[in-house]
Amino acid sequence: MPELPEVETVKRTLNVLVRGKTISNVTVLLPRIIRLPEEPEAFVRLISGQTIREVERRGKFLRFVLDDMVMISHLRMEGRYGVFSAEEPLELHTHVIFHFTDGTDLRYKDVRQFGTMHIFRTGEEWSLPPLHKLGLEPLDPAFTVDAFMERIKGRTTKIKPLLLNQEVIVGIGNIYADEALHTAGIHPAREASSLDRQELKRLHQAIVTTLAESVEVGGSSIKSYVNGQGEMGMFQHQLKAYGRKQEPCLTCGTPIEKIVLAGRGTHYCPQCQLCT
DNA sequence: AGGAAACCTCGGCCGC
DNA sequence: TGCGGCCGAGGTTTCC
Repeated sequence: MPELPEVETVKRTLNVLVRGKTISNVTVLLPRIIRLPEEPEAFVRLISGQTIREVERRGKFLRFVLDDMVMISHLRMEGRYGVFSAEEPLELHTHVIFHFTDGTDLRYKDVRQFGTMHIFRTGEEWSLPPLHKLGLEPLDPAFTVDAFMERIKGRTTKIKPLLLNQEVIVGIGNIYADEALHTAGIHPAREASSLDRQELKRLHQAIVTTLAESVEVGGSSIKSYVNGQGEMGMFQHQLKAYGRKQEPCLTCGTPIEKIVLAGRGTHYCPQCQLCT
């Protein structure tokens, strides 16, 4: 499901809903979700009694800052958080429940069971998986054209798979990769190192504006995505390439094509995004 | 370095 | 119209 704009939206929502709440206990219904510590009992013990001080985001990861621990949570494809009264019946596919002292729950739901949670002592998370090798944060001022070029220089892979590589730049997934490349007028299968400075500048700009505009409207709601308050994002109505197979390009009217690139469905305009 | 498979379940689509 | 089966889905890791 969620790429940078969706995770950013979830982060903002969680800060409204659970910041300041104290965890009294945790119920782990699907141990596979908990990756660190290895024993779910240890996870429960470490986190019980801690207060959520802040929820932050790094790439597509949520970072729950507690008293002296942090919990790193990745939603993968379909993970979702929701706040409920403790008496409400559990929805299907609820895997982890954080019980608060005020009688409410933060519940993690994930149909495909791909999501992950890690706990670290505050500060130790940056030098260990899964955060230790993350790339540039695209909405950070440090994401300049030069920094972007530096990361891309000499890479022989195709530009779309490179945009999806979280060690290069974080937060871009299949939707926003297709959107940014369409906006920049660059074919997704172009060899990364073949892009000239002007093209890289356009792509850099397209990445920043696409992600920022989506954050502005609460992300994209495709399939079941909703934020922690059950609200839908609106950016899906502004998509120009993703999911528009055979529909006319909004720029030139040519039907959008869908191909498979590095195993991912890839949408592009064969007229606006030439391969050379 | 880069591609493919694997991790899961569900929903959509095709064909009988 | 109804149902079984195949395919693909927004991510990441691991294994060639």
